[in-house]
Amino acid sequence: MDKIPERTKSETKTAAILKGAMKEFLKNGYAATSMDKVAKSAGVSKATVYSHFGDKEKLFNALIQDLVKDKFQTVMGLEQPQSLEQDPKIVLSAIMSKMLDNAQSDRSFRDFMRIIIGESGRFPELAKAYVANVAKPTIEILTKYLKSHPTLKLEDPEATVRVMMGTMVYFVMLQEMMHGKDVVPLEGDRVIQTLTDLISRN
Amino acid sequence: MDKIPERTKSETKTAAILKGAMKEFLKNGYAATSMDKVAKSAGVSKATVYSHFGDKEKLFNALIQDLVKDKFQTVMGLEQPQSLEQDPKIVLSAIMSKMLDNAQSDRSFRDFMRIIIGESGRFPELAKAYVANVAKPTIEILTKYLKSHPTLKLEDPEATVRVMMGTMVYFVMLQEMMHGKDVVPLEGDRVIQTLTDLISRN
DNA sequence: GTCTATACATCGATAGAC
DNA sequence: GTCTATCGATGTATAGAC
Repeated sequence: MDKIPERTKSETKTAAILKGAMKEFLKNGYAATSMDKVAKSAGVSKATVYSHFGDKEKLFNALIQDLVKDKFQTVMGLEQPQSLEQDPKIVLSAIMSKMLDNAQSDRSFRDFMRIIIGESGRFPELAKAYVANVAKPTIEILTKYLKSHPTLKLEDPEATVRVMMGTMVYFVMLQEMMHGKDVVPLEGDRVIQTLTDLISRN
Repeated sequence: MDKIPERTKSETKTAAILKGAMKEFLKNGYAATSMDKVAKSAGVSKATVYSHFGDKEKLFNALIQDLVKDKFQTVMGLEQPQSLEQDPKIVLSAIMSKMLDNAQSDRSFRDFMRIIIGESGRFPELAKAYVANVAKPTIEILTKYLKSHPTLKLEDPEATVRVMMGTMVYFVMLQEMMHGKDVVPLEGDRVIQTLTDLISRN
């Protein structure tokens, strides 16, 4: 019996559809992406897309949940226990530099953030999934670090983490996503430096 | 001659169309909003919408530019010369509390931010208009205050303003727009307090 | 399971009467 | 200027052959 090849074949199509859906949804958004575009981009017929995912909304949900899972893996991969002996200035600015590099080099990451925010009104469950599986773990990892470090005596580590993340997210959003680079130029290093100094009190 | 009544009538229709367009575009986004919806919501025929604005893209551009102009007025209204004698802690936390209240009470403001970000890939000029006419003036007003205050000795006021705005924007975005209130609850006052302490160094 | 062909609704945009 | 009626294109979704 060739049940295994059949299943493998099917999973290959599923993956191809998700790949095509990712390309199109991230590029055009939900409403402007047609199932024809997805099918074409995936190299399958439209009927195959429907037989695998039911309808457009289910496909979109499946794709975003997939991407959220992917970002979760990325976040968890960064939880190498931060050395508590190192100067927090160095550790913090290294973390934020990495965040910045990622966001600036990965165009599909910015498209992903755009769609999560842009569709958060019509797809609240997807935004919640992002918060629960990406933002929350990131916040917790950073909070744990700020709390456990011996020389950092912060009054409110949880709130301080929001300051850190907000600063970085807003910077990327304004400069890169909203094309503010030319209108309100600013060096990312200055923001990181300022934030680090504020938190570790020079 | 009744030229004036005619023009008035025409301007009334234009305003009605923009009002209907605002309601529909903010609710559904660009692609999911049909010209039929706009016409119905405005109480006019579809042909009238086209005769006033040419096509869908021009209507969307006109509407967003209108809203940007409106937010610009709001920002400029807040430029009452901040007293330099008052404790910056009080001034800063008052400013941020006001920002927070606005964002939390005004639902259409959050819809506006959502659409600016969500469409910033396909309508970069609109995002740029927002940055130039809303974000930039806000940044400049706050920078001017931080620079001119006698007891605040900040190394980099421009970058510090980004920290402030990023913190507030990210907080509203995560808690309200992305429905994080239940998943990652946090009191807004704690964030404001923390930020104020960091900047004015307790 | 996957395809082609197609049903049926809705889209953006316009013609023509008034 | 504003309307009704309608065009052709395109949308989601499915039927039926293989």
